[in-house]
Amino acid sequence: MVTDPTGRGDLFSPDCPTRQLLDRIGDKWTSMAVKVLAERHPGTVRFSDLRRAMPGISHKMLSQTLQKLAADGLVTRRVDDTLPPSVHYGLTDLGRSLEEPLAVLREWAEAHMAEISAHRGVHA
Amino acid sequence: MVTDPTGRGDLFSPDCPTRQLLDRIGDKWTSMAVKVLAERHPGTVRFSDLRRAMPGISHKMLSQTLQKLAADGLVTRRVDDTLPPSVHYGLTDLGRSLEEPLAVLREWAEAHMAEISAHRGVHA
DNA sequence: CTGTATCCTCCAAGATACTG
DNA sequence: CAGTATCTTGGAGGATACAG
Repeated sequence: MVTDPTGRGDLFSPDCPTRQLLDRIGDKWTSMAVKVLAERHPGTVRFSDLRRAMPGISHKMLSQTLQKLAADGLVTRRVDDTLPPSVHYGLTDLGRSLEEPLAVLREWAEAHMAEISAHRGVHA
Repeated sequence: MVTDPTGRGDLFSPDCPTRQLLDRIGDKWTSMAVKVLAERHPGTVRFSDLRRAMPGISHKMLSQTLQKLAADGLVTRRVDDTLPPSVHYGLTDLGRSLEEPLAVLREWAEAHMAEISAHRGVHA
C-alpha cells in the first residue's frame, strides 16, 4: 500500500499519476483490447481482427487505444512491410499482468449483475 | 466464466448489461467513493465528509455518483431529519464485495506505475 | 447541510476523407 | 490494410442559484 510521505493517500490527489493510470485502464476500450489480446497468441492479432472483436469501436478509437497501450509498454506492435501492409499486436509481459486484475473485476460484474439489476428494478 | 448460448462472449455486445456495469464501476468517482466508504465505519460518513475526501469532485457529481450507487444497491443512505439535515452513507454487503476487486486494480496500478512512466519517458 | 435544476462550456469520440 | 487529419457534435461535467 502506497501512502505518500505527507500522510495523505496520494491516490486522491487529482494529479496523482496512479490515479490517471487507473482512469486509463478502467477505460472501456482499453480493458476490452487487453482481454482480446490476452485470449490470443501474442503477435498474431491484426488491426482488423481487433476491430471485428470489439463491436462498436471506431477506426479512430481503436487506433488511439492501441497507441496509448503501446506507449505505456502494454502491447507490442509489429509492422509487416508488405503490400498492403499488415500490423500485428500482442501483449507484453506487463500487459499480460494486467489481464488478471481486469478479469477479477469482470468476474465481479458478471457475478453480481443479476443482483444489481434486481435492485434497480425494485427502485424503478 | 459466462459465455452466452449463442457462442459469442456477450461482454462484447455494446448493449450487454455487464459491460455497462463495468463501465460504471470503472468510473473514477465511483471507485473512489467505494474506497472512501470502505475505509470507514458503515453509516458514519456524511456527504460533506465524502466531498472533502474526494478532492476535485463537484457537488453535482458526488450527488449523482451516490444516487447511482444507492440505486444499484451498493450504498445505503440514512437521512437524519434534523435541522440542518445530515445524511449518512455506508456500503452494503454488495458494495463491500466490490472493494476487493477494485483494490486489486489499484494495487496493480501502484505496483506498475514506475515501470509505465519509465516506458513513456523512453518513447517521449 | 444536503440536494435539485438550469445553464453553459468544452472535449471525447464519430464520420469522413485522404495517404502510404 | 492500417493509419492520420479535419471537422463536427452530443453529452458529461462544472458553475451557479435555489429549495427543504
